[in-house]
Amino acid sequence: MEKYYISTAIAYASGKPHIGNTYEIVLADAIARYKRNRGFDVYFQTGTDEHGEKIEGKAKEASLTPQEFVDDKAREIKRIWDVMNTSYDAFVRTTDSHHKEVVQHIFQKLFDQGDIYLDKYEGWYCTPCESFWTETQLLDGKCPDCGREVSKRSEEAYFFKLSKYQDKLLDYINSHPDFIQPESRKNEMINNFLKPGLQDLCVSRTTFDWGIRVPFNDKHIIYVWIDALSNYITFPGYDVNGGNEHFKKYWPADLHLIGKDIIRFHTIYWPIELMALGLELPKKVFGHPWLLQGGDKMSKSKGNIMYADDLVDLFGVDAIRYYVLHEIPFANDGTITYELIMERINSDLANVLGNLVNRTISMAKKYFDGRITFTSDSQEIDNDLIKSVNDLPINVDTKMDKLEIGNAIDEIFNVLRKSNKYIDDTMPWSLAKDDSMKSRLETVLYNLLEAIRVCAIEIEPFLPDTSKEILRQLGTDVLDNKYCDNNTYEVSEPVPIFLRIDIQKKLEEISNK
RNA sequence: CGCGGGAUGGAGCAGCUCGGUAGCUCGUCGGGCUCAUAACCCGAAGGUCGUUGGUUCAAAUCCAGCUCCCGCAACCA
Repeated sequence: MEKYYISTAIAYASGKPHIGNTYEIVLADAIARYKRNRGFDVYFQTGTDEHGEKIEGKAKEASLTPQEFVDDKAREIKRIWDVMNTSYDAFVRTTDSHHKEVVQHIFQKLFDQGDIYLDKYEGWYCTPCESFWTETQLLDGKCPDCGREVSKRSEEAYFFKLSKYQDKLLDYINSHPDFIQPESRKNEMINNFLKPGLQDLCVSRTTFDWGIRVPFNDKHIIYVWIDALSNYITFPGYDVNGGNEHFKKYWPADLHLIGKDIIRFHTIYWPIELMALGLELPKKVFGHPWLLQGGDKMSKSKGNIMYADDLVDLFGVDAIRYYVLHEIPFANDGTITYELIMERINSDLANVLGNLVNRTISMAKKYFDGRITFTSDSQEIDNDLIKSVNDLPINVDTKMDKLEIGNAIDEIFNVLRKSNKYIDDTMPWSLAKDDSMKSRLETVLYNLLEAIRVCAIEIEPFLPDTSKEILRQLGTDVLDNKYCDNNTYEVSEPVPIFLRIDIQKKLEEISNK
């Protein structure tokens, strides 16, 4: 069985993730489920990044030890991932002892082979803000935060020789055109970093304690680049001697799914670390766009944050999965508002999907007491529907291969729409009035049930609960994703899957909360 | 002249590689149907395709300039 290793970025365990952050795990889940359904042996890894100065500070504010603090945050993040019904195989945490040990070994190895060296980190320091700035970050030579004078400071730090590998990396990127997605991101990396030449990367800190120590110099903490990025190999089973069977089976990763804000780390620092370790590079890194609330980035200061668990309470998990998966384009940022969520639920989930299932099952129940078997009283018009059904999986494949999730979902909805039209064209209620049309009526309903069944199977990666519920109501457990002519349906009572929402009323409800 | 992406009916997008009646989803309006969740099906209105100029018999699509928006511009996770 072909393997497929997909990862999300590990979430920084400093606070509760909002719906924009949560989008990534849902997206990864949809891809992972899709691959499993297509017969791949999937390993799907997610987790939390738990070290660093910011967490150390936040823990102190909360009067907790950093470990207590991240235990709490990791629990919260995992809970939200579970609320979203995501099917990860491993939830990893960088405070894990095996991870810490392997990261130290990696650091040692890179040091021993001369890729990491000790030097001085120089920067501009703003004493009141307690922060370092680079030359280019300064505004008119002053602190960009507070506008005060800055002074030149230097501290001892370990550096990673990125420059040594830059040509090799550039070659790799050029010879693997799909490595960085979308393409505009690739251009940014090449033009902004690789072409001008890479600066060596500072990979240790002495300004805080909460992290993994440099094994041979305990004044230094291994910085996030080596610590967090290495999660993609340490948890699957890597060690500096090559790693276990699990690691050898799944590495290299097929897809690193990350936010567009951390593309640089994943397409420059991380591949170079892998090159230095003599490991293969991931096959693809996709920097997905963001979800904007209205037109704005979600932030605490704007007070416009939406959380996944609140949205699920309001609308249900599949409705929210549907919204984020369908509405966020491949390359551009998506928008989320309560109104838009409800418009989508009403027009797509309730009207097109829910109502189709409901009206079809109702007729099966009403005209045949729920029992429908294949009958061959077919007409030309049926072929068109059947062809759409049989073409669906391959059409979904085409979109999924390009990571165009929203378009893949559209393919399914096109078949659902076509099925609604098929009902109007064949007018089963009219056939039901004529006893001589009984077998024709059964054929029509059978075709509809098959169309719905295949759509339910194809929609599982995106709406897993809904898929299950549709198949339950249809009374079938046949999972062939093509039109079959040997099924028997014993449908159950029709229960609406998605109810229409009174948008005005719901908005008032929300604002009264 | 730092690099890159974008500007298409009320909203969100496709079309641009290989020029030739501007397409999809939602929304609005009208009609049909009654199996169904005031749903479903059909039809209509609505766009000088950011702007200026060029190439061409013909440009959303090719070329040049301009305007606006967005991303990136390295040690912040």
